[in-house]
Amino acid sequence: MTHRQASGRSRRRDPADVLADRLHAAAIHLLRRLRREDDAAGLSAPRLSALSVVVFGGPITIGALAAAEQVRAPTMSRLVAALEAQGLVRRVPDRTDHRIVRVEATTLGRALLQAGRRRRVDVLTADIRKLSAAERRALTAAIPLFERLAGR
Amino acid sequence: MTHRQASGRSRRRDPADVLADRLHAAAIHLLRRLRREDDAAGLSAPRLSALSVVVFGGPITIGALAAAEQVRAPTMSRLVAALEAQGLVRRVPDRTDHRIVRVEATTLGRALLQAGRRRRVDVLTADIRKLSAAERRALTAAIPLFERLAGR
DNA sequence: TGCCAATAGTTAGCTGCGCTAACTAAAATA
DNA sequence: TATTTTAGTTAGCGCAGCTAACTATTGGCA
Repeated sequence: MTHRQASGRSRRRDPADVLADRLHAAAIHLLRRLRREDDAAGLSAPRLSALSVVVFGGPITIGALAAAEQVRAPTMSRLVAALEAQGLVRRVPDRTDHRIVRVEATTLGRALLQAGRRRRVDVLTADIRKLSAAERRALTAAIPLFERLAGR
Repeated sequence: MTHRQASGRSRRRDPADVLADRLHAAAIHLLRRLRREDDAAGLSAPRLSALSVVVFGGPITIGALAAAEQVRAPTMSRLVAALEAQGLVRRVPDRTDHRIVRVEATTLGRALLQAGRRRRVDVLTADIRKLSAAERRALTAAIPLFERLAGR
């Protein structure tokens, strides 16, 4: 702080900084908007996200899942427990290394992922459809960058 | 489910849907990545975001603040209480309508907003600086769209 | 004028999700 | 064989969302 930059041309120092800031704010508001769509199904954002990794990332250990979701092991352990209680995933012990547990999706899990994601994302999809072709191109071009900034 | 679409042309039905999906996932991961940067300052994402609205949106009622942050009144009431306890905002009663309370930032609040945002967003800023000029242009072009999808 | 409905905000109490610390069990290693 | 390392769980904390129910004030209206 203190370099408040009294009157320079740009008032906010750095274009990259402005970009980061707006991205940050937009991400917060986007998720808050979507959060309300999914409570009906009992599939919160973290559960949906984890389930998605399990469905598409095959049987996966708790540790790897935690890393993929950028969360600590105990957090993922509890998320998996919740998903298991809902019948969406099952734990499969490793045959040779008995410390390891792999998580895989049940048929119900796969089904609910589609349904939950649909409900949650439909509102977004609808808005995206309203974009012009050029706008949609711009959004498409930026998504990989956005993903990279998100740390994958 | 089941319409896993064995071999059709597109495999995933709708381009807008794919876009929505990736945007959703990226937003989740972006925020999780950033969340870890701010705990040091005791300024969580929701507090930082609310404080930002107060700083830039002038004195504002709790209700308007809740609406701006897409949150219910009790949630915002508590967020404001926390910010007040930290000395970052103060409540100003309305002179004529005694039901209304307006929230405004303190000097400390303004200072901490800059510092907190800086810490939180710096990691993003650094990555954005690494982008090529073309990539940065693409990101810049997409931000307004992203904001629109976020509901403002 | 005096009552009642509407509005602004708070309090109480619940759930979920993030964390660290501390534990158990199994495997790898010295 | 004894020790260390690794995988995962349990316990317990704080924060942030919500609804329901409450207080206080305002505004309308009979």
